[in-house]
Amino acid sequence: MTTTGVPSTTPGFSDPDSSSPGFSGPGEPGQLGDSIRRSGLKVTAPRLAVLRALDDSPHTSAERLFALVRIELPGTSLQAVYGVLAAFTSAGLTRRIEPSGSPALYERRVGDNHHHVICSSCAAVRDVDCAVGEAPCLEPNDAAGFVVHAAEVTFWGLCPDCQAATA
Amino acid sequence: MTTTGVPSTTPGFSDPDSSSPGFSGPGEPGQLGDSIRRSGLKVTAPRLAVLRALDDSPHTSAERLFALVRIELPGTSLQAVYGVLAAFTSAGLTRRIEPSGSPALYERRVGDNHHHVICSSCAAVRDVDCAVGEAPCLEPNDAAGFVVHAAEVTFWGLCPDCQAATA
DNA sequence: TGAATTGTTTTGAGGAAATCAAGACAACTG
DNA sequence: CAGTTGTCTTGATTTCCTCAAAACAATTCA
Repeated sequence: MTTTGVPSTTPGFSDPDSSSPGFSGPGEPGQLGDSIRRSGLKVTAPRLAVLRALDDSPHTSAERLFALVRIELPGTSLQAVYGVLAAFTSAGLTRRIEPSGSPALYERRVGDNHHHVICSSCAAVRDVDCAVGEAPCLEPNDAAGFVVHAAEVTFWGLCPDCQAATA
Repeated sequence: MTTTGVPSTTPGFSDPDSSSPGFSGPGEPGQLGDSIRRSGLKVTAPRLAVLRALDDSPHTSAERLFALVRIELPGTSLQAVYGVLAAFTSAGLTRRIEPSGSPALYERRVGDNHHHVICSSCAAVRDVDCAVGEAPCLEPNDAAGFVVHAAEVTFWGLCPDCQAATA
């Protein structure tokens, strides 16, 4: 029951927490539980399930996470997933991105300034460590007097699969 | 799957014209009407009104454009505005951006690869001609095998007014 | 260990943004 | 000026997300 047979498209990133798949009750140790506790949040089954699903499938919508979570935790409500994600995101445990034309996606990779490349055809998402220099675009020539504190870069293109399908 | 929100690469950006405020009927000449006709679209009162409103207020939502249009054209429906914007955007006459936490915004400035800086506090939007080199970030080191054809950059910060209000 | 406290989840309603569909209507063509 | 084609109006619908109240569970403290 470690893996749920989820259509995973997991790229390189993963937490060095591979085991402890089941929820063994309150006081649950394990690295997932610890990271939740460390953020000042209570450890619950829905939260562990969402975090585990996000490890398997980064860049995933609330609705899809809901479907994944329900496989192992059928009683979970969609609103619970939204609640978990809101709590995680405001605690800095997850990051939320909102690509054009897509519902919000969530990822566990936080705290580094990475960006995303999205397939215009199939909406696949991959992480991109931004290229030029160290923080490209973070210093626009003329920001109209704004004090800039973040830059968000989204690349649009064709993923390898869709390139092959087109050719 | 649509490609909604992907930055348009359509050339043909026409300079804003401030004159010809009224709609004088079919066959309406004027620069606004011309640019609509040149895009292969019929010239109608709602379309002229939307285009004019976008000249006055760039980076504006459909709902707000609806309010603006209704001032001079009270019979116009919200769906008409959505229709006009969809037609304009797919014809390359306008560009649609979707900042996180905001409804879609539309602008007439198309065909150049410019970006945006948005105030985290008041949501004000300004154009930014991206800085480093000519097309920064357009060549990520490792795009996971994607063929990248567009890069979208959003800067987040504090606008001059909100800086003053904070100080 | 067991009750108190606090935070989380469930349940149900609701709202904002955008889309779809059918018929009425207006702009361009010849 | 009539025909053709595309646009607009009207109304319903979908998707994504939030709010609120009450049931409930995780942690804390006696």
